Amino acid sequence: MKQITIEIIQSALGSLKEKWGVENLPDVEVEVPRNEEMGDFATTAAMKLSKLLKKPPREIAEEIAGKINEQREEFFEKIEIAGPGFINFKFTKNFFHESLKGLLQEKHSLLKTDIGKGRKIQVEFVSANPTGPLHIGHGRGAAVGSALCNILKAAGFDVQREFYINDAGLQVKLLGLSVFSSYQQILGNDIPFPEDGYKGDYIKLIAKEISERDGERYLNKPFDECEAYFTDYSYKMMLANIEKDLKDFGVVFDKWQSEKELYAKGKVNNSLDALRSKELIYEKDDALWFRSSGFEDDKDRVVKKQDGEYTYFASDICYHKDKLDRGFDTIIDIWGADHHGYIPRIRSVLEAFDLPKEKFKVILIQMVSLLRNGEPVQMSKRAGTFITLREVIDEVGADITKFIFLTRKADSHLDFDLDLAKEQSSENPVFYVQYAFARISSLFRQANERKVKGVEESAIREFDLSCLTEDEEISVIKKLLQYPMTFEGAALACEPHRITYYLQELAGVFHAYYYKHKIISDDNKLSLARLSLCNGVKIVLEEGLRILGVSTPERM
RNA sequence: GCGCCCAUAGCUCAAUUGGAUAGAGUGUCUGACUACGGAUCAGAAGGUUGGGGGUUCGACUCCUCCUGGGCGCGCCA
Repeated sequence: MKQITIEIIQSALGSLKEKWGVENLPDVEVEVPRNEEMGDFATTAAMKLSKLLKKPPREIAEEIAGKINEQREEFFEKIEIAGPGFINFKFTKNFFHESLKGLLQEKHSLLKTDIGKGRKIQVEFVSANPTGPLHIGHGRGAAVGSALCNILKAAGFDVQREFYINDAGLQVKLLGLSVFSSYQQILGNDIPFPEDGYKGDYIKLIAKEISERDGERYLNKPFDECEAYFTDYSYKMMLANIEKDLKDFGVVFDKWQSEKELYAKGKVNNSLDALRSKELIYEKDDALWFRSSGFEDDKDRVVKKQDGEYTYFASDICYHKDKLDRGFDTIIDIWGADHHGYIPRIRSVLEAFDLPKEKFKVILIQMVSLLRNGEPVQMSKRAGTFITLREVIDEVGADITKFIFLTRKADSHLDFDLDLAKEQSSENPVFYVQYAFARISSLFRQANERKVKGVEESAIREFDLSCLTEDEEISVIKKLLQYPMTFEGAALACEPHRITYYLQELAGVFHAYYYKHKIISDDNKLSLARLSLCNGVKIVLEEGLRILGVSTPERM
C-alpha cells in the first residue's frame, strides 16, 4: 500500500520535473496521518520541494495532486491539500478489497519483505557468564534479541543467532573453586569458603552432585590438582542450565561460541600478533597494551596482565575480528547498558584491523529493576540473593514476561513488578491480543459446526469481498495493510517493540468490529466475506506473535 | 571531575526517525450481556512533553545550558 502510493507520487514528480527545471528530487516520504479523517496516507513532498522551487508549498501540492489525478485516478476516492502543504490520499473501497484479497491469497506478499536481500547478519545476545543461573536482565536481552532475529529473518536477512560463552578466565575458575570448597565442606573438610566466591544454592547442588558421583575421591586434596575437573564440570552444568532456561523461554541459538576454543585454536594469539605487526601493541609495566587511544578510545587497554593472564578484552578483540572474518555483513551485539563504555574499545579494534566499523552495531538493554508489591528486590549475584529468570517464568509466565519486555524501548529503564504482572494477568495486554486470535479461531469452529457453505477446514477459497463496506471493516483492512510498514520500520530501526504496539492496535480494531457486527449470519456471501476478513486478522496476528515469541492459543 | 542513557496524563509506557489537534493501557467516573467467547465494547475526565534559550514553514524529536535519576570511567567481567 505504502509502496504503491510512493510510486504514484514519484511518477507524478517525474513528469513535473521538466516543467520545474530541476534535476534531483528529494526522496518521497509518505505516512499515515494521526487523524484518520485526514486520509489514508499523506505526503510531505510539497513542503520538502518548497525551498528548492522557491514556491509556496500549497501551490506545489496543487500541481502534484493535479498530475496524480490525471494519471492514476482509479485508486483514489479523494486527493486533497491540507494544512501547510500535506497532500492527503483516500483510497477507494475497491482498493482495500483487492488488497485484502492479495493478503489472503498470498500471505507472503504482506508478511515478508526483502530489504535484507539475503545479506548475512549475526546477532549475539544473552552471552551470560556460565557461573550462575540467568537473571531477569538476561531475560530482557533474550526476549529482545530473539524477537529482533525473527524480524530480521522475515525481512530477508540471513540471520545467525549466537551465544558467546566466557568459559576461559578467572570467573569460571572461581566458580570451580566455589564448588570445590562446598564439596569439601559437605564431606566434612571445613576449609574456608573463598571470600569472593559464588554463594548461591546452585553451588551446593553441584557440589552435592559431585560428592554423590565421585564420593571422597577429591577430599582433602589441593584445588590445583582438581581444578580442571571442578571447573569444567561446574560451568558445563551451568551452561546446560542456561540453555534449558532459554529454551523454556522460547529462545534458541544457532551457534554457541566458546571463548576457550578461540584460545585453543590460537586465534587470540594470531589477532594480537596481527596488531603487534602494526605496532599497535606495546609493553609497559610488564604488561601488554593495545594502543586504542589512537582510535576512538580515551586510553590504552591491557590485553595481557603482569601475571601473564590474558584479559577478557584480548579474546574480545579476537572474537569481534573473527565475527567479521566469517563474512557477516552486519554484526549486532546486544549488551546490558552497564557495558556501554566498551563500545569505543571494540570500535577501535575494528578500525585497527581496517575492518568497516559501521558493520558493528550495539543495542544496549537498560537495567531491569525487580519489584515486589512496589518494593525493590535487592539482588546480588555474588551473595546469591537474586531472583532468577526461571523463577519469574514459573511465577508470571513466559508469554507475559516476554510481552512486558517487548512493550518497552530497549534503552529505557524497566520496573518489573512481579505482583503487578500477575495481578493484571486477567486484563494484561498480551491476553488482549491472544484473545482476538482465540476469538477468530472460535468463529471458524462455529462456521464449521454450522456448516456455513464455502468454509472448509477454516479455509475459504472464493473471495467476493465487495460487501465489506462498513466503516469498521475498512478500518480493520487498513490496519492490516499497515503491517508491512510497521514491520519494515521495526527491522530498520532494530526495534521489536513496534510490533507489540501494532498488534495491540490490530486487536483493538478487531474487537470493536466484532462487537458491533455479526460475523456469521444467514447471508452466506456476507458471512464468507466477513470470515475472510477475520482470517486476514488471524494471519497477521499469528505472524506478529510468532515474531515476538508469544504463543497463539486457539482457546483460552 | 569526565562520558553514555533516561525524564511525556495519578501510574506503566507509545508517538510512523522533523510533520497536522501528543496517543494507548491501567486507575477514577458513566453506560452496554435474552449475543458468533464480557479476558469484550461505547463514552467522560486527565498534559506548559523536567526547566530556560536556540535552529525553521513546523520540535516530544536536533543544538546549548540547567535540574533530577540510572550506569560507566580496573592489569574485574
